[in-house]
Amino acid sequence: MTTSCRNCPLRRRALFDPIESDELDFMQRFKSGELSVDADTLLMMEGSNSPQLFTVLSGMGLRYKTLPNGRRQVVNFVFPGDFLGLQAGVMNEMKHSVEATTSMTLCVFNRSELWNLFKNHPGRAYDLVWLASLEEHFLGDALTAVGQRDALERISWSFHRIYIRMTELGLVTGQGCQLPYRQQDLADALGLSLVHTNKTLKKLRDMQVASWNEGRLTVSDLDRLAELAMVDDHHVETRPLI
Amino acid sequence: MTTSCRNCPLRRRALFDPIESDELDFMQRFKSGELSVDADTLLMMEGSNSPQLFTVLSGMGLRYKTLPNGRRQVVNFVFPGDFLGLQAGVMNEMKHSVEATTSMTLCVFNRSELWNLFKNHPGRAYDLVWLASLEEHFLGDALTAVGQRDALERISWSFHRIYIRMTELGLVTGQGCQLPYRQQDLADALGLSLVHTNKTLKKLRDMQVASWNEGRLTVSDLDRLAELAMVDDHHVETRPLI
DNA sequence: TGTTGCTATGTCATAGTTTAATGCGTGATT
DNA sequence: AATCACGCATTAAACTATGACATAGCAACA
Repeated sequence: MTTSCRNCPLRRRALFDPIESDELDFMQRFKSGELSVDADTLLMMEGSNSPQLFTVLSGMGLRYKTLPNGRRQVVNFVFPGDFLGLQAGVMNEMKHSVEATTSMTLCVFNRSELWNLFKNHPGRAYDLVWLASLEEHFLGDALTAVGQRDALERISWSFHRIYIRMTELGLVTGQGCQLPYRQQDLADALGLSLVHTNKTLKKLRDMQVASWNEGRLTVSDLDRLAELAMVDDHHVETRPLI
Repeated sequence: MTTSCRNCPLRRRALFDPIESDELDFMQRFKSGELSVDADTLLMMEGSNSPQLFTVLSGMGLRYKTLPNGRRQVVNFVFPGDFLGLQAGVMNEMKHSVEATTSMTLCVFNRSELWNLFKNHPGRAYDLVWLASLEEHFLGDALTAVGQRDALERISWSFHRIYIRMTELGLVTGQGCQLPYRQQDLADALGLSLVHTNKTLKKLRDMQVASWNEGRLTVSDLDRLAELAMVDDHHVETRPLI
Protein backbone atom coordinates (compact mmCIF):
# COMPACT_ATOMS: atom_id res chain seq x y z
CA MET A 1 0.00 0.00 0.00
CA THR A 2 1.54 3.25 -1.08
CA THR A 3 1.28 6.68 0.42
CA SER A 4 -0.82 9.10 -1.59
CA CYS A 5 0.84 12.43 -2.29
CA ARG A 6 -2.11 14.18 -0.72
CA ASN A 7 -1.36 12.48 2.56
CA CYS A 8 2.40 12.66 2.23
CA PRO A 9 3.71 12.86 5.79
CA LEU A 10 6.72 14.87 4.67
CA ARG A 11 4.73 17.64 3.09
CA ARG A 12 3.20 18.52 6.42
CA ARG A 13 6.58 19.73 7.63
CA ALA A 14 7.07 23.46 7.46
CA LEU A 15 10.44 22.77 5.87
CA PHE A 16 8.75 22.06 2.56
CA ASP A 17 7.01 24.61 0.39
CA PRO A 18 3.26 24.24 0.09
CA ILE A 19 1.94 23.21 -3.29
CA GLU A 20 -1.30 23.81 -5.12
CA SER A 21 -3.94 21.16 -5.23
CA ASP A 22 -3.91 20.54 -8.98
CA GLU A 23 -0.13 20.30 -8.92
CA LEU A 24 -0.46 17.72 -6.20
CA ASP A 25 -2.70 15.73 -8.51
CA PHE A 26 -0.01 15.86 -11.14
CA MET A 27 2.60 14.69 -8.67
CA GLN A 28 0.36 11.78 -7.88
CA ARG A 29 0.19 10.82 -11.56
CA PHE A 30 3.91 11.43 -11.98
CA LYS A 31 4.59 9.03 -9.16
CA SER A 32 4.82 5.55 -10.57
CA GLY A 33 5.10 3.68 -7.31
CA GLU A 34 6.90 3.19 -4.07
CA LEU A 35 10.03 1.25 -3.35
CA SER A 36 11.27 -0.23 -0.10
CA VAL A 37 14.88 -1.28 0.11
CA ASP A 38 17.01 -2.92 2.77
CA ALA A 39 19.99 -1.31 4.35
CA ASP A 40 23.17 -1.43 2.25
CA THR A 41 21.30 -1.56 -1.05
CA LEU A 42 23.02 0.23 -3.90
CA LEU A 43 20.39 2.52 -5.40
CA MET A 44 22.39 4.15 -8.18
CA MET A 45 25.83 3.54 -9.51
CA GLU A 46 28.39 6.08 -10.59
CA GLY A 47 28.82 6.04 -14.35
CA SER A 48 25.59 4.23 -15.09
CA ASN A 49 22.22 5.56 -16.00
CA SER A 50 19.10 5.35 -13.89
CA PRO A 51 15.67 4.87 -15.43
CA GLN A 52 14.05 6.17 -12.28
CA LEU A 53 13.99 9.20 -10.10
CA PHE A 54 13.35 8.97 -6.38
CA THR A 55 12.21 11.10 -3.53
CA VAL A 56 13.22 9.77 -0.15
CA LEU A 57 10.21 9.17 2.09
CA SER A 58 12.06 7.61 5.00
CA GLY A 59 15.45 6.21 5.91
CA MET A 60 18.94 7.49 5.30
CA GLY A 61 21.65 6.94 2.77
CA LEU A 62 24.90 8.14 1.27
CA ARG A 63 26.07 9.63 -2.00
CA TYR A 64 29.70 8.97 -2.82
CA LYS A 65 32.35 8.93 -5.49
CA THR A 66 35.20 6.48 -5.76
CA LEU A 67 38.71 7.25 -6.96
CA PRO A 68 40.86 4.91 -9.08
CA ASN A 69 43.11 4.41 -6.06
CA GLY A 70 40.20 3.17 -4.00
CA ARG A 71 39.68 6.22 -1.82
CA ARG A 72 36.09 7.30 -1.38
CA GLN A 73 34.56 10.74 -1.06
CA VAL A 74 31.18 10.83 0.61
CA VAL A 75 29.53 13.70 -1.23
CA ASN A 76 26.43 14.01 0.88
CA PHE A 77 24.25 12.29 3.42
CA VAL A 78 20.80 11.49 2.12
CA PHE A 79 17.76 12.37 4.25
CA PRO A 80 13.99 12.24 3.82
CA GLY A 81 12.79 14.78 1.27
CA ASP A 82 15.93 14.51 -0.85
CA PHE A 83 15.49 13.99 -4.55
CA LEU A 84 17.72 11.39 -6.19
CA GLY A 85 18.74 10.89 -9.78
CA LEU A 86 18.27 14.34 -11.27
CA GLN A 87 21.76 14.22 -12.76
CA ALA A 88 20.98 11.02 -14.60
CA GLY A 89 17.60 12.51 -15.48
CA VAL A 90 19.12 15.30 -17.52
CA MET A 91 22.67 14.11 -18.28
CA ASN A 92 21.99 10.40 -18.76
CA GLU A 93 24.66 9.43 -16.33
CA MET A 94 25.09 9.46 -12.57
CA LYS A 95 28.25 11.13 -11.41
CA HIS A 96 28.13 9.49 -8.01
CA SER A 97 26.73 6.37 -6.40
CA VAL A 98 23.85 6.32 -3.95
CA GLU A 99 23.56 3.72 -1.27
CA ALA A 100 20.97 3.04 1.43
CA THR A 101 22.49 3.09 4.91
CA THR A 102 19.30 2.10 6.70
CA SER A 103 16.26 0.54 5.11
CA MET A 104 14.50 3.18 3.06
CA THR A 105 11.22 3.86 1.37
CA LEU A 106 11.29 5.84 -1.85
CA CYS A 107 8.76 7.52 -4.07
CA VAL A 108 9.47 6.38 -7.60
CA PHE A 109 9.06 8.57 -10.67
CA ASN A 110 9.48 7.64 -14.26
CA ARG A 111 12.24 9.41 -16.08
CA SER A 112 10.26 9.26 -19.29
CA GLU A 113 7.67 11.50 -17.69
CA LEU A 114 10.25 14.17 -16.98
CA TRP A 115 9.76 15.92 -20.27
CA ASN A 116 6.05 16.11 -19.63
CA LEU A 117 6.85 17.81 -16.36
CA PHE A 118 8.94 20.45 -18.09
CA LYS A 119 6.40 20.99 -20.81
CA ASN A 120 3.21 21.18 -18.79
CA HIS A 121 4.23 22.00 -15.25
CA PRO A 122 6.65 24.90 -15.30
CA GLY A 123 6.24 25.32 -11.56
CA ARG A 124 7.66 21.84 -10.99
CA ALA A 125 10.48 22.54 -13.45
CA TYR A 126 11.24 25.64 -11.44
CA ASP A 127 11.33 23.49 -8.34
CA LEU A 128 13.80 21.14 -9.97
CA VAL A 129 16.15 24.04 -10.68
CA TRP A 130 15.64 25.11 -7.10
CA LEU A 131 16.56 21.70 -5.78
CA ALA A 132 19.60 21.55 -8.02
CA SER A 133 20.62 24.99 -6.79
CA LEU A 134 20.21 23.89 -3.18
CA GLU A 135 22.47 20.97 -3.88
CA GLU A 136 24.99 23.27 -5.51
CA HIS A 137 24.83 25.51 -2.49
CA PHE A 138 25.35 22.62 -0.13
CA LEU A 139 28.32 21.33 -2.08
CA GLY A 140 29.89 24.76 -2.09
CA ASP A 141 29.56 24.85 1.67
CA ALA A 142 30.97 21.35 2.00
CA LEU A 143 33.90 22.30 -0.20
CA THR A 144 34.51 25.30 2.01
CA ALA A 145 34.41 23.11 5.09
CA VAL A 146 36.89 20.60 3.74
CA GLY A 147 39.09 23.24 2.15
CA GLN A 148 39.25 25.80 4.94
CA ARG A 149 38.31 24.28 8.27
CA ASP A 150 40.34 22.10 10.60
CA ALA A 151 39.15 18.74 11.88
CA LEU A 152 37.21 19.99 14.90
CA GLU A 153 35.55 22.71 12.87
CA ARG A 154 34.65 20.32 10.09
CA ILE A 155 33.00 17.81 12.37
CA SER A 156 31.19 20.59 14.20
CA TRP A 157 30.03 21.95 10.87
CA SER A 158 28.65 18.62 9.73
CA PHE A 159 26.95 17.93 13.05
CA HIS A 160 25.40 21.35 13.06
CA ARG A 161 24.15 20.97 9.54
CA ILE A 162 22.73 17.53 10.21
CA TYR A 163 21.14 18.53 13.49
CA ILE A 164 19.39 21.52 11.94
CA ARG A 165 18.11 19.45 9.07
CA MET A 166 16.87 16.73 11.39
CA THR A 167 15.14 19.35 13.50
CA GLU A 168 13.34 20.68 10.45
CA LEU A 169 12.25 17.16 9.62
CA GLY A 170 10.87 16.72 13.11
CA LEU A 171 13.25 13.85 13.75
CA VAL A 172 14.89 15.32 16.84
CA THR A 173 13.75 13.90 20.15
CA GLY A 174 15.16 15.27 23.35
CA GLN A 175 18.54 16.67 22.42
CA GLY A 176 19.37 14.20 19.74
CA CYS A 177 18.52 12.25 16.65
CA GLN A 178 19.35 9.01 14.94
CA LEU A 179 22.52 9.16 12.85
CA PRO A 180 23.07 5.64 11.63
CA TYR A 181 26.38 6.06 9.84
CA ARG A 182 29.81 4.70 10.67
CA GLN A 183 32.71 6.89 11.68
CA GLN A 184 34.35 5.91 8.41
CA ASP A 185 31.47 7.50 6.51
CA LEU A 186 31.91 10.79 8.28
CA ALA A 187 35.68 10.60 7.80
CA ASP A 188 35.19 10.06 4.06
CA ALA A 189 32.75 12.95 3.92
CA LEU A 190 35.13 15.37 5.58
CA GLY A 191 38.43 14.30 4.09
CA LEU A 192 39.80 13.05 7.41
CA SER A 193 41.29 9.73 8.40
CA LEU A 194 39.21 7.37 10.48
CA VAL A 195 41.61 7.59 13.39
CA HIS A 196 41.66 11.35 13.47
CA THR A 197 37.89 11.50 13.14
CA ASN A 198 37.60 9.23 16.15
CA LYS A 199 39.98 11.37 18.18
CA THR A 200 38.20 14.55 17.22
CA LEU A 201 34.83 13.05 18.15
CA LYS A 202 36.27 12.27 21.55
CA LYS A 203 37.40 15.85 21.88
CA LEU A 204 33.94 17.16 21.03
CA ARG A 205 32.49 14.74 23.55
CA ASP A 206 34.97 15.80 26.25
CA MET A 207 34.12 19.41 25.54
CA GLN A 208 30.51 18.50 26.29
CA VAL A 209 29.30 19.94 23.03
CA ALA A 210 28.11 16.93 21.09
CA SER A 211 28.49 13.19 21.19
CA TRP A 212 27.74 10.47 18.71
CA ASN A 213 27.31 6.97 20.09
CA GLU A 214 25.54 3.87 18.92
CA GLY A 215 24.01 5.59 15.95
CA ARG A 216 22.63 8.51 17.90
CA LEU A 217 23.83 12.10 17.75
CA THR A 218 23.32 14.14 20.89
CA VAL A 219 23.89 17.88 20.88
CA SER A 220 24.19 19.37 24.34
CA ASP A 221 25.32 22.84 23.33
CA LEU A 222 24.03 23.92 19.95
CA ASP A 223 25.31 27.49 20.21
CA ARG A 224 28.80 26.34 21.01
CA LEU A 225 28.58 23.86 18.17
CA ALA A 226 27.61 26.61 15.74
CA GLU A 227 30.43 28.74 17.03
CA LEU A 228 32.97 25.97 16.53
CA ALA A 229 31.52 25.34 13.09
CA MET A 230 31.80 29.02 12.22
CA VAL A 231 28.25 29.21 10.95
CA ASP A 232 26.40 32.41 11.65
CA ASP A 233 23.57 31.84 9.26
CA HIS A 234 20.95 29.94 11.24
CA HIS A 235 18.41 30.99 8.68
CA VAL A 236 16.12 28.10 7.83
CA GLU A 237 15.04 27.98 4.23
CA THR A 238 12.08 26.12 2.91
CA ARG A 239 12.59 23.87 -0.06
CA PRO A 240 10.41 22.26 -2.68
CA LEU A 241 9.37 18.67 -2.30
CA ILE A 242 8.98 16.77 -5.55
CA MET B 1 27.29 47.34 -30.23
CA THR B 2 26.18 44.03 -28.89
CA THR B 3 26.63 40.54 -30.26
CA SER B 4 23.47 39.00 -31.64
CA CYS B 5 22.72 35.52 -30.36
CA ARG B 6 22.60 34.29 -33.92
CA ASN B 7 26.21 35.28 -34.39
CA CYS B 8 27.32 34.29 -30.93
CA PRO B 9 30.97 33.29 -31.28
CA LEU B 10 30.66 30.82 -28.41
CA ARG B 11 27.87 28.83 -29.92
CA ARG B 12 30.06 27.84 -32.84
CA ARG B 13 32.16 25.74 -30.51
CA ALA B 14 31.35 22.05 -30.56
CA LEU B 15 31.37 22.17 -26.76
CA PHE B 16 27.94 23.74 -26.79
CA ASP B 17 24.74 22.00 -27.79
CA PRO B 18 23.09 23.26 -30.96
CA ILE B 19 19.81 25.04 -30.55
CA GLU B 20 16.79 25.48 -32.77
CA SER B 21 16.27 28.65 -34.68
CA ASP B 22 13.07 29.78 -32.96
CA GLU B 23 14.63 29.15 -29.57
CA LEU B 24 17.52 31.31 -30.63
CA ASP B 25 15.04 34.08 -31.37
CA PHE B 26 13.69 33.71 -27.88
CA MET B 27 17.19 33.88 -26.42
CA GLN B 28 17.70 37.08 -28.34
CA ARG B 29 14.57 38.57 -26.77
CA PHE B 30 15.48 37.21 -23.37
CA LYS B 31 18.81 38.95 -23.59
CA SER B 32 18.44 42.45 -22.29
CA GLY B 33 21.88 43.72 -23.11
CA GLU B 34 25.57 43.29 -22.83
CA LEU B 35 27.87 44.34 -20.04
CA SER B 36 31.58 45.01 -20.10
CA VAL B 37 33.41 45.16 -16.81
CA ASP B 38 36.97 45.86 -15.79
CA ALA B 39 39.20 43.41 -14.03
CA ASP B 40 38.57 43.09 -10.29
CA THR B 41 34.93 44.12 -10.52
CA LEU B 42 32.63 42.42 -8.04
CA LEU B 43 29.75 41.03 -10.10
CA MET B 44 27.68 39.42 -7.38
CA MET B 45 27.95 39.41 -3.64
CA GLU B 46 27.39 36.54 -1.27
CA GLY B 47 24.19 37.03 0.70
CA SER B 48 22.72 39.62 -1.60
CA ASN B 49 20.31 39.26 -4.44
CA SER B 50 21.01 39.87 -8.08
CA PRO B 51 18.43 41.32 -10.42
CA GLN B 52 20.31 39.99 -13.40
CA LEU B 53 21.57 36.76 -14.83
CA PHE B 54 24.70 36.58 -16.94
CA THR B 55 26.32 34.38 -19.48
CA VAL B 56 30.03 34.94 -19.82
CA LEU B 57 30.99 35.88 -23.36
CA SER B 58 34.67 36.53 -22.71
CA GLY B 59 37.11 36.96 -19.87
CA MET B 60 37.62 35.03 -16.68
CA GLY B 61 36.55 35.28 -13.09
CA LEU B 62 36.19 33.59 -9.73
CA ARG B 63 33.38 32.39 -7.52
CA TYR B 64 34.21 32.32 -3.83
CA LYS B 65 32.85 32.15 -0.33
CA THR B 66 34.28 33.89 2.70
CA LEU B 67 34.37 32.53 6.23
CA PRO B 68 33.84 34.58 9.39
CA ASN B 69 37.53 34.10 10.20
CA GLY B 70 38.51 35.67 6.91
CA ARG B 71 39.57 32.54 5.07
CA ARG B 72 38.34 32.25 1.52
CA GLN B 73 37.25 29.25 -0.51
CA VAL B 74 37.40 29.68 -4.24
CA VAL B 75 34.47 27.58 -5.35
CA ASN B 76 35.09 27.70 -9.07
CA PHE B 77 36.91 29.45 -11.84
CA VAL B 78 34.60 31.21 -14.27
CA PHE B 79 35.13 30.75 -17.99
CA PRO B 80 33.31 31.80 -21.17
CA GLY B 81 29.99 29.99 -21.53
CA ASP B 82 29.36 29.85 -17.80
CA PHE B 83 26.00 31.00 -16.54
CA LEU B 84 25.99 33.23 -13.46
CA GLY B 85 23.29 34.01 -10.95
CA LEU B 86 21.01 31.00 -11.26
CA GLN B 87 21.05 30.57 -7.47
CA ALA B 88 19.82 34.08 -6.93
CA GLY B 89 17.40 33.55 -9.79
CA VAL B 90 15.52 30.82 -7.98
CA MET B 91 16.48 31.27 -4.32
CA ASN B 92 16.63 35.06 -4.18
CA GLU B 93 20.08 35.03 -2.69
CA MET B 94 23.59 34.33 -3.90
CA LYS B 95 25.46 31.84 -1.81
CA HIS B 96 28.83 32.94 -3.10
CA SER B 97 30.44 36.02 -4.58
CA VAL B 98 31.52 36.37 -8.19
CA GLU B 99 34.40 38.55 -9.21
CA ALA B 100 35.97 39.40 -12.55
CA THR B 101 39.66 38.50 -12.69
CA THR B 102 40.24 39.94 -16.15
CA SER B 103 38.01 42.35 -17.96
CA MET B 104 34.89 40.51 -19.06
CA THR B 105 31.95 40.86 -21.38
CA LEU B 106 28.67 39.40 -20.23
CA CYS B 107 25.32 38.68 -21.79
CA VAL B 108 22.69 40.15 -19.50
CA PHE B 109 19.29 38.59 -18.90
CA ASN B 110 16.45 39.93 -16.87
CA ARG B 111 15.49 37.85 -13.89
CA SER B 112 11.89 38.91 -14.26
CA GLU B 113 11.82 37.11 -17.59
CA LEU B 114 12.85 33.84 -15.97
CA TRP B 115 9.32 32.75 -15.27
CA ASN B 116 8.41 33.32 -18.90
CA LEU B 117 11.25 31.02 -19.83
CA PHE B 118 9.92 28.27 -17.61
CA LYS B 119 6.38 28.72 -18.81
CA ASN B 120 6.91 28.97 -22.54
CA HIS B 121 10.28 27.45 -23.24
CA PRO B 122 10.51 24.09 -21.49
CA GLY B 123 13.60 23.23 -23.50
CA ARG B 124 15.45 26.16 -21.96
CA ALA B 125 14.18 25.21 -18.52
CA TYR B 126 15.56 21.76 -19.13
CA ASP B 127 18.87 23.35 -20.05
CA LEU B 128 18.89 25.29 -16.82
CA VAL B 129 18.51 22.07 -14.84
CA TRP B 130 21.26 20.63 -16.97
CA LEU B 131 23.57 23.51 -16.20
CA ALA B 132 22.78 23.29 -12.51
CA SER B 133 23.49 19.55 -12.63
CA LEU B 134 26.80 20.19 -14.36
CA GLU B 135 27.71 22.57 -11.61
CA GLU B 136 26.71 20.02 -9.00
CA HIS B 137 28.84 17.47 -10.77
CA PHE B 138 31.81 19.77 -10.86
CA LEU B 139 31.51 20.63 -7.19
CA GLY B 140 31.32 16.95 -6.29
CA ASP B 141 34.53 16.40 -8.20
CA ALA B 142 36.17 19.39 -6.56
CA LEU B 143 35.12 18.14 -3.15
CA THR B 144 36.65 14.78 -3.98
CA ALA B 145 39.85 16.46 -5.07
CA VAL B 146 40.18 18.50 -1.90
CA GLY B 147 39.03 15.69 0.37
CA GLN B 148 40.97 12.77 -1.06
CA ARG B 149 43.95 13.97 -3.09
CA ASP B 150 47.31 15.25 -1.94
CA ALA B 151 48.75 18.56 -3.07
CA LEU B 152 50.41 17.36 -6.27
CA GLU B 153 47.34 15.42 -7.29
CA ARG B 154 45.05 18.35 -6.56
CA ILE B 155 47.01 20.80 -8.64
CA SER B 156 47.32 18.27 -11.44
CA TRP B 157 43.59 17.72 -11.26
CA SER B 158 42.79 21.41 -11.52
CA PHE B 159 45.27 21.99 -14.35
CA HIS B 160 43.90 19.04 -16.25
CA ARG B 161 40.36 20.22 -15.82
CA ILE B 162 41.20 23.76 -16.86
CA TYR B 163 43.28 22.67 -19.81
CA ILE B 164 40.54 20.43 -21.17
CA ARG B 165 37.95 23.15 -20.79
CA MET B 166 40.16 25.70 -22.49
CA THR B 167 40.79 23.27 -25.30
CA GLU B 168 37.06 22.84 -25.82
CA LEU B 169 36.70 26.62 -25.91
CA GLY B 170 39.39 26.85 -28.56
CA LEU B 171 41.53 28.96 -26.30
CA VAL B 172 44.60 26.71 -26.35
CA THR B 173 47.43 27.87 -28.56
CA GLY B 174 50.54 25.74 -28.86
CA GLN B 175 50.70 23.76 -25.67
CA GLY B 176 49.16 26.33 -23.39
CA CYS B 177 46.51 28.86 -22.57
CA GLN B 178 46.04 32.05 -20.63
CA LEU B 179 45.38 31.49 -16.93
CA PRO B 180 45.30 34.94 -15.41
CA TYR B 181 44.89 34.03 -11.74
CA ARG B 182 47.27 34.42 -8.81
CA GLN B 183 48.78 31.48 -6.98
CA GLN B 184 46.73 32.53 -3.99
CA ASP B 185 43.55 31.95 -5.99
CA LEU B 186 44.54 28.40 -6.84
CA ALA B 187 45.62 27.81 -3.24
CA ASP B 188 42.22 28.99 -2.01
CA ALA B 189 40.49 26.80 -4.55
CA LEU B 190 42.34 23.67 -3.49
CA GLY B 191 42.52 24.16 0.25
CA LEU B 192 46.31 24.58 0.25
CA SER B 193 48.53 27.29 1.64
CA LEU B 194 50.14 29.71 -0.76
CA VAL B 195 53.61 28.49 0.12
CA HIS B 196 52.84 24.86 -0.43
CA THR B 197 51.06 25.66 -3.68
CA ASN B 198 54.16 27.44 -4.84
CA LYS B 199 56.40 24.51 -3.92
CA THR B 200 54.10 22.04 -5.60
CA LEU B 201 53.99 24.14 -8.75
CA LYS B 202 57.76 24.08 -8.80
CA LYS B 203 57.69 20.31 -8.47
CA LEU B 204 55.28 19.96 -11.38
CA ARG B 205 57.51 22.25 -13.39
CA ASP B 206 60.66 20.29 -12.49
CA MET B 207 58.87 17.10 -13.49
CA GLN B 208 58.36 18.71 -16.89
CA VAL B 209 54.64 18.05 -16.80
CA ALA B 210 53.14 21.51 -16.61
CA SER B 211 54.21 25.01 -15.74
CA TRP B 212 52.33 28.17 -14.96
CA ASN B 213 54.20 31.43 -15.41
CA GLU B 214 53.18 34.99 -16.04
CA GLY B 215 49.54 34.11 -16.39
CA ARG B 216 50.08 31.33 -18.89
CA LEU B 217 49.59 27.63 -18.27
CA THR B 218 51.74 25.32 -20.38
CA VAL B 219 51.09 21.60 -20.41
CA SER B 220 53.96 19.59 -21.83
CA ASP B 221 52.72 16.13 -20.89
CA LEU B 222 48.94 15.88 -20.78
CA ASP B 223 48.86 12.12 -20.28
CA ARG B 224 51.19 12.29 -17.32
CA LEU B 225 49.12 15.15 -15.94
CA ALA B 226 45.94 13.07 -16.19
CA GLU B 227 47.71 10.19 -14.52
CA LEU B 228 48.86 12.35 -11.63
CA ALA B 229 45.37 13.80 -11.38
CA MET B 230 43.87 10.31 -11.29
CA VAL B 231 41.33 11.13 -13.96
CA ASP B 232 40.51 8.38 -16.39
CA ASP B 233 37.41 9.95 -17.82
CA HIS B 234 38.62 12.07 -20.72
CA HIS B 235 35.11 12.02 -22.06
CA VAL B 236 34.13 15.46 -23.30
CA GLU B 237 30.51 16.35 -22.72
CA THR B 238 28.62 19.01 -24.54
CA ARG B 239 26.66 21.48 -22.51
CA PRO B 240 23.85 23.92 -23.10
CA LEU B 241 24.61 27.58 -23.65
CA ILE B 242 21.99 29.96 -22.36
C1' DT C 1 35.07 -20.23 19.98
C1' DG C 2 36.72 -18.17 16.11
C1' DT C 3 35.62 -14.43 12.74
C1' DT C 4 34.17 -10.04 11.28
C1' DG C 5 33.11 -5.14 11.65
C1' DC C 6 33.34 -1.22 14.25
C1' DT C 7 35.15 1.88 17.99
C1' DA C 8 38.95 3.38 20.78
C1' DT C 9 43.73 4.84 21.87
C1' DG C 10 48.85 5.20 21.82
C1' DT C 11 53.14 6.14 19.17
C1' DC C 12 55.67 7.76 15.50
C1' DA C 13 56.14 9.79 10.76
C1' DT C 14 55.17 13.43 7.51
C1' DA C 15 52.66 16.46 4.42
C1' DG C 16 51.44 20.76 4.81
C1' DT C 17 51.24 25.35 7.56
C1' DT C 18 53.24 29.42 9.40
C1' DT C 19 56.45 32.90 9.59
C1' DA C 20 59.85 35.43 7.67
C1' DA C 21 62.96 37.17 4.39
C1' DT C 22 64.33 38.24 -0.64
C1' DG C 23 63.65 39.72 -5.20
C1' DC C 24 61.29 41.70 -9.01
C1' DG C 25 58.21 44.52 -11.74
C1' DT C 26 54.94 48.37 -11.89
C1' DG C 27 52.81 52.48 -10.85
C1' DA C 28 52.78 56.66 -7.91
C1' DT C 29 55.31 60.64 -5.90
C1' DT C 30 58.55 63.77 -5.59
C1' DA D 1 64.76 60.18 -13.27
C1' DA D 2 65.28 58.66 -8.76
C1' DT D 3 62.79 56.76 -4.96
C1' DC D 4 59.24 54.54 -2.60
C1' DA D 5 55.41 51.50 -1.89
C1' DC D 6 52.86 47.59 -3.19
C1' DG D 7 51.50 43.13 -4.99
C1' DC D 8 53.14 38.92 -6.29
C1' DA D 9 56.42 34.91 -6.74
C1' DT D 10 60.00 32.37 -4.49
C1' DT D 11 62.65 29.97 -0.99
C1' DA D 12 64.20 28.49 3.70
C1' DA D 13 63.43 27.00 8.43
C1' DA D 14 60.59 25.75 12.34
C1' DC D 15 56.45 23.93 13.78
C1' DT D 16 52.02 21.14 13.94
C1' DA D 17 47.82 19.05 12.57
C1' DT D 18 46.87 15.04 10.69
C1' DG D 19 47.96 10.43 8.81
C1' DA D 20 49.74 5.62 9.20
C1' DC D 21 50.47 1.74 11.83
C1' DA D 22 49.63 -1.17 15.56
C1' DT D 23 46.92 -3.12 19.11
C1' DA D 24 43.00 -3.94 21.97
C1' DG D 25 38.06 -4.24 23.22
C1' DC D 26 33.43 -5.32 22.26
C1' DA D 27 29.18 -6.97 20.03
C1' DA D 28 27.04 -9.80 16.56
C1' DC D 29 27.14 -13.95 14.43
C1' DA D 30 28.37 -18.46 12.41
